[in-house]
Amino acid sequence: MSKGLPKRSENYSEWYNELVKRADLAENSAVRGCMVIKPYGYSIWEKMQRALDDMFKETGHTNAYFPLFVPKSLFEAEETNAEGFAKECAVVTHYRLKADPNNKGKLIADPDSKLEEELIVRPTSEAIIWNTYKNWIQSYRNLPILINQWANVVRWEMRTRLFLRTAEFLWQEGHTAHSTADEAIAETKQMLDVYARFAEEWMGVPVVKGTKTPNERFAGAEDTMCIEAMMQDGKALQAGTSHFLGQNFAKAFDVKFQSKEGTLEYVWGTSWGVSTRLMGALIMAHSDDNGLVLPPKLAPLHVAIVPIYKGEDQLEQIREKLKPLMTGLKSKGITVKFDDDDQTRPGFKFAEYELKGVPVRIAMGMRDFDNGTIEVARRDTMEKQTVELNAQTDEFIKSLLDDIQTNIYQKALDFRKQNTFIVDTWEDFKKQIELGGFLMCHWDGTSETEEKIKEETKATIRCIPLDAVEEEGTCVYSGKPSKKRVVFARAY
RNA sequence: CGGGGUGUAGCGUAGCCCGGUAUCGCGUUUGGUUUGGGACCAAAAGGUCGUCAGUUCGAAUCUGGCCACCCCGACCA
Repeated sequence: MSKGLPKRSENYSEWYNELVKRADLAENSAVRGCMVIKPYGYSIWEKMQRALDDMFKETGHTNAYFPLFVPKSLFEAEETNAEGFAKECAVVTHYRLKADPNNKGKLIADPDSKLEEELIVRPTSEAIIWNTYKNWIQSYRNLPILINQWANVVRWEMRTRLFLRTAEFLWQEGHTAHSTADEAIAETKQMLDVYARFAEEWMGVPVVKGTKTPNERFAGAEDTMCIEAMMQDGKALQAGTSHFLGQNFAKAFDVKFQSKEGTLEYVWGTSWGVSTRLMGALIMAHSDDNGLVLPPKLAPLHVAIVPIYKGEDQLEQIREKLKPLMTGLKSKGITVKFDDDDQTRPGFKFAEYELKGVPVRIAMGMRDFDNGTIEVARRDTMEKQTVELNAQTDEFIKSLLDDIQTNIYQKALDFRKQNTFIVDTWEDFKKQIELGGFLMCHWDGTSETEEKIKEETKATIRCIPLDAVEEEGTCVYSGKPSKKRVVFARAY
């Protein structure tokens, strides 16, 4: 492990890439555009999964699993959806290989094994799932269906970046079916709230809840809601989406139910998802030049203890002295590691735990040992303090962890506030967008204006915020009347 | 797919213009001394210089083809 990360302020994207690699989160693989998620990175993802999964269960959902492959004819069924994803689909055309007669030791796809119908590697699962739901739904008594799936999907992206955009990624996708539009809309909103709560309470990342414009809407949805987060370079990151599908998929797959009144009606649907992209959001929202900063609620390791000693005797003395504290912490559900690795020195360990974002570090050498104290360092502020070691120390650490969780959220929220601007003129818009941040502007509601702004500034409408206040205004670009401000930003 | 660039040890690199079998750092191995902020000393292992062909007594170096990857655009959770 070499010293020092690139500076965040000098080259944000290089800083990000290096951080992901050095903190042992993920690395590029031999497969173009696909990453290897390393054990440390995966353990963070597992914590995210668990928290989200619990929230899904609390809101009445259950998990199921559907196939990786979608027959092309099913994929085509919902036209808007199919067209939206067509240009980034991996397609399976053969089912076996054979020795290449012209090239010894090489294999080719056996021409005799050509599939009669090609299989699409799922970029999203609406098609295969709605085709299945058709068989599950006959009556209003079968509704609602509230299912979530944890899976991998493939979208053949041109340019990829670890966690933010990879050709294959891990995610969850919820797919629900309802008897009324109102119920489906309520579900869409409920899951958006779940995502927002997860982002803010667990990841410590404040988000703007809103609705996408038709341009940015999910292909096949009637309405797409999203949560948008601000990264430390002022760019926006879409962190999660929740779609109201209307009856689009029900019509495409002929999914009807008999109502209480005896009428035959199409089912209303929703789908919602978050992906390993959340890892990217987590990294970019909090980390600094020393490495990762993890919110305690998602940190695989909460407290690293570094003993500073000469010889086995001192190590054992320190270990014994800290045993009650470690027991106390563990009983409070706090994960602790006593790092007695003799191969690396304390300074190296300090740097390493900082790089990996461990929220709290405790050090004890003979000086502390004699004084009955420990040195406690918090990762978020890098502050160190000497604390008396007694029966209350575990409580102190617990509240410190809570404090760190609150603090990093507050810090991110303050950052977002400082980088959110009310912009009313096109001149200001062009200036401000170069500096980054969220621009709150009036927009005339047309796709044309949205596209022109994108062409000229690379900024897109991230969302129409749910809490936008009604006010009279004029579009920042066209000058036409507008009633609400929307969020413009450059995005990942 | 358009524009630019790069392939040399596990990683990062020098050498290339001006041809003579490869430099340095990190990491690794062994031994010793160390341990309150990324230790030091000593020794060692590790490279068909992306690939194929050509020029030459001789190619990492010159020429051509191919392949891969990276960056910038269009696309995107």
